[in-house]
Amino acid sequence: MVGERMNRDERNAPSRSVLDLTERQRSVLRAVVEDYVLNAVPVGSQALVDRYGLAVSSATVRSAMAELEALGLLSHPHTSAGRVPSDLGYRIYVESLMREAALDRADQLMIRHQFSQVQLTSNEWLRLAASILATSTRSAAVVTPARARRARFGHVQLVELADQARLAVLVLGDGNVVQRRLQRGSVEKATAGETTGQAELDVAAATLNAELAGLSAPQVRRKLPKLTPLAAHVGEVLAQMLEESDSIAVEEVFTDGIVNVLEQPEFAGGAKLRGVLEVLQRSDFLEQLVPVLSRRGGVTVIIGHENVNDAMHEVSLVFAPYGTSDSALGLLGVLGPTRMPYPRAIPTVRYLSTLMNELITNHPTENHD
Amino acid sequence: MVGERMNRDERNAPSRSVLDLTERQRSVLRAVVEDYVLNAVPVGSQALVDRYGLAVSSATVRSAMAELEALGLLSHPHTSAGRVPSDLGYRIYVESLMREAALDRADQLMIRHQFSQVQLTSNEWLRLAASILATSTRSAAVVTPARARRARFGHVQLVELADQARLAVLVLGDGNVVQRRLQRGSVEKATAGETTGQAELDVAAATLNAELAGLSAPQVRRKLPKLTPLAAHVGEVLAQMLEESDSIAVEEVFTDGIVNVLEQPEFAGGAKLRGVLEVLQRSDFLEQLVPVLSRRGGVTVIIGHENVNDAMHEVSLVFAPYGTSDSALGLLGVLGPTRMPYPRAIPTVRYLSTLMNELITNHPTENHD
DNA sequence: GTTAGCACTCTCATCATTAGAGTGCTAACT
DNA sequence: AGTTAGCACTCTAATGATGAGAGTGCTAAC
Repeated sequence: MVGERMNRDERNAPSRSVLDLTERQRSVLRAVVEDYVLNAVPVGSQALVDRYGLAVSSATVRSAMAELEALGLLSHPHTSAGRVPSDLGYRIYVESLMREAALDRADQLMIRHQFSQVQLTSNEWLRLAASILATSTRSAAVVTPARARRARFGHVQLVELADQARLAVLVLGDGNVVQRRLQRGSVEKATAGETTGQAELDVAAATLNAELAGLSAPQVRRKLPKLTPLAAHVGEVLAQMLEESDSIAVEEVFTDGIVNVLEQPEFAGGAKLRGVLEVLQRSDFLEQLVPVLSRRGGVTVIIGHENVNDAMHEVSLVFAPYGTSDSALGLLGVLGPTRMPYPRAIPTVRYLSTLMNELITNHPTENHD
Repeated sequence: MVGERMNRDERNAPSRSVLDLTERQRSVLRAVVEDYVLNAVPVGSQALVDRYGLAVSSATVRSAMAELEALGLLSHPHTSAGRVPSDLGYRIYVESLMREAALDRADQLMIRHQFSQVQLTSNEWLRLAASILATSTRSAAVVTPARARRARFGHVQLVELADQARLAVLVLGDGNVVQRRLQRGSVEKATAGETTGQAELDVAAATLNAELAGLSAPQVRRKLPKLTPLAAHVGEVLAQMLEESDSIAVEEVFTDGIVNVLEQPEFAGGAKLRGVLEVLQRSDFLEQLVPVLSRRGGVTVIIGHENVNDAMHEVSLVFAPYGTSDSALGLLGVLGPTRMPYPRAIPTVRYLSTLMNELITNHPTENHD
């Protein structure tokens, strides 16, 4: 009776008791997590004693497990099954049990080497980063381009194409490039029907480059009335492009290794992942993550139900921002089952984030040609 | 005995006999394919009579099925199971049995409407096309950008970024834009250490634009010796960029709806799809498809083992080229199990290919703002 | 505090059995 | 000659019984 009451008390305030686990509880929890991550099978007391050098008997481990379960760190699929870590269990593990090592020197070199073999375009970098993350952690990887939080005008070029269409190519202050076709006829409409060829476009571009350098979308808008009709018309389009660049465009997010997750037993069939992928691709999910990650800095781990988004309750995210917070900011990380190899994923994400940092600020990659 | 011998003869020359199926055989094959596509369950003679208005008994259907099996159009998972179409069976179905309708007027309008709501950037178009294909056919969709088979120089712009890095933005003859960072220090090396600012870059760009307009990569290379060191250095990079644009870059291929395929019973678990996705993403698979598709024109269907690539033996492709063959050429289509809703997929792919054609040549999309 | 011992619970693999779906063949029918 | 009913036969898939094994929780002894 008394024992029962105590259990209940502990359950009501788990976060308190969790801080002062006994050394035994700590090593049992660690072993359970690591074994379950490896084998995806609920782990029992005997197996634990066998596989990890716990110098105690299975009965002792059992009682420790029972305590951990009362604390909400482990759970029980059914009476005669082994234990499985709860989200909170993983959290404790990540927070204070995991032996996290920096990435092997060899791994680091291998990754750097791969980057050195690739062309100096940021898209290639992103794709490669996603690919490396995915294969190295056996999870799904997500990498967004580094974008300034507030896009600024850099340089514009207006080109007349063969078929009378016009193209505006806008280089942003952070070096990213966006393009947009100008609607057929709209230019003529803006200039009251005057013919506009490449010459006129060049003049307009020169004006815009002189007037708008370094400005953000609203500032560009304020300048427009002072310009010629043609320049003003194009300027409006440019302002729109700047605005759109302030948010992450879905079509520029690189993902890789989704199959890795699909092959995990907990996602067999694929139906469970559908919601996850939809959230990832269609919504502003990643965008909401940017401020959170950049505020915290370094690697952020979000485990199962810790994620506010319902669809993400059965997966964990290990993400980090990259880029300088005052100019360009991007996101990279991995997504996998809560049963994720955190000690591998975290250093990998961390290393790749610092590497991408290097690449976008100074790009010391050698080009062998 | 005689009957047995006849069967064997027919088996040796199936492609011959296949052309003159009896009307009964034709409608049985059609019904088997359509039922199997719908239910993913081997279909028996009785079920066929029940569900489709065949004015004959199940015994008659059985004998027709046996004939079709002898011809290699149907197969038998085991003795007491129903029939399943073979790759060849699907081929006959697609070739001459399927009642293929053009896309509903309503569907067409719906699709057009979606395109009209999207910004005038080709990336958005591609993403949208993939999304529409995927949801409308419940298969995986693949869309590549339209690229000239032989990229030509259009217009170059050289920009000095804040952090001393330089960016080359190259507009191709077909209106596509590619960019590349210039390696730090390489410019200085090329000009023997002279300082080069935006002014020098502008001069070089003007030279290049004047000298290289309309040229292909090898032609550009031939011009280089006549240029200043700076322009020649940049020109070499531009030539490389032109060469790379001649092939489809993996990072620009848009896919969507992979989950659709994963939810199909034949791919439960995801392991089977791994090879397929790898082929799709890492190799030059799509690129090899371009000439094939553009030669044939219109929609091409590749069913199971018809695909030369081993990994693709359990899937079907329904693809079409788009773009004008002499300027820019792209690819779009769907990938799914051989048990694919061809009568839906084919018109959808066809319609989207003509629509993308329209969009890239003249882009009549209205912009509501 | 730790452990051996033990009763108990639950899963999972195995096996036999059975119902049912579907076939192929033959003989009768039109 | 083509079609059909009838029927024996085959194979799958579902069902249920059984037993081994894994794992637990508890208790009493160390």
